[in-house]
Amino acid sequence: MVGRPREFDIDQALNQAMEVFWQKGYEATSMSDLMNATGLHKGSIYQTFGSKHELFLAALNLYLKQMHDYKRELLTSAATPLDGIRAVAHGMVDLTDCESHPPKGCMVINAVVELAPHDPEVKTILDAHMVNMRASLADVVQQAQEANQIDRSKPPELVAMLIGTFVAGLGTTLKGPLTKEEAHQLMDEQLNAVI
Amino acid sequence: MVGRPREFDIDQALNQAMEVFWQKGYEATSMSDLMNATGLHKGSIYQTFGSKHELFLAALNLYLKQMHDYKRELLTSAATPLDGIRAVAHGMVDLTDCESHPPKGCMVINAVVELAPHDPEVKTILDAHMVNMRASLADVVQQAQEANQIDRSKPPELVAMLIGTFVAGLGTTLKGPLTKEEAHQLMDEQLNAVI
DNA sequence: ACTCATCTTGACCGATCGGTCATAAATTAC
DNA sequence: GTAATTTATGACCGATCGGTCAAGATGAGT
Repeated sequence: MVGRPREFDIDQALNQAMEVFWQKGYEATSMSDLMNATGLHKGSIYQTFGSKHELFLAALNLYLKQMHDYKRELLTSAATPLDGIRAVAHGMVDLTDCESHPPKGCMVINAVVELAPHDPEVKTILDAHMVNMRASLADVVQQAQEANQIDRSKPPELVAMLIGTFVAGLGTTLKGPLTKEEAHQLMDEQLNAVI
Repeated sequence: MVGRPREFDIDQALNQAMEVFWQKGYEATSMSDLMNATGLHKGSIYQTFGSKHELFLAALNLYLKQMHDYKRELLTSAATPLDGIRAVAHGMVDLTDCESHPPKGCMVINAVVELAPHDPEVKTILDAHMVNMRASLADVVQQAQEANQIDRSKPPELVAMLIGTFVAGLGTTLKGPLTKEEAHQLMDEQLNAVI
């Protein structure tokens, strides 16, 4: 590569930008917030990522990729389909931050609520992600049904929606006075109720 | 009252401001948005409501009051405790707007996600509201249990949390591709699962 | 050593942000 | 009619917004 070498790590900067967007949301995050978080000069950010909006999309996609990879890891390392259901459900709760101060919650939920209605690009990305997550969950639910590990009376897609919607609810409830331990207990109760 | 009479209706202006905050959130709503929505001059808004933040608090409290009144009406007109549970659960779904373009969702969920972590006043108000809603729901769940209308194995507070968390989840899920009818079907399934 | 491509930096841009204020207009009290 | 009080209005405020750009710095290729 010819020219002056870049003095920072793009992935590291993107991770730091993601943290800020995750914590503060899109509108409330200013360029100077992003400069402070990444340690980069404004010009470097624009040169590398194009705009605040493109940087947000990149940060969101990074978050989604981490979520996706984590989910796959949980599913592949689960001994049985039922374990897979439990692992994914509780894993999604674990990805929801409620221990930072202030709590960051789940970046997907945050983005759905703040941006999806007004930002077509974000909405497209998030809709696809939700469909994908539900499909993965429905898959493993179907496997658990076929293995006679759980009740077979509900369609797998319905069970996936019941669990997914509950996870989304925890993503907002965890911004109030609810500990992660209580959230996991609630998740257990929800799983016992729907499968 | 001495002096020039006010030329607008405060309640009407507050309702219009509430609509804008509900639709766009706090940060994305500018004073000029509020001026357009209310038809008021900037000075009148400040004279009447004090600041953008105070106006938001007033709008949020108005929303909470409408929610509270609606919930009470549903509960008092329900024939049985079980009907009350169903009415409140589905009523909360009905209050979630998914038919406007763009959908506004539930202002409580929107405010929890966007503001609660960073705005102590908003968090205090919303925490109290969530506690209140869960307590009302737990009350009627307990009544339904005592009337032997529903399963008595779960503590009423737990059932209220399972339903309330699911409602919160629908509040975000309804910003994606989900119709109100589907949301009510899901709510029915959730109720069948937990009670 | 010199060119060229790239990155870094700070100055700078117009627009918009939330908010203030002096003045004009409208009403009641006297 | 006039004084007192309140509201309505537009001009104005400093700060910050997201974004641009030219100049300097730093390397690789020749």
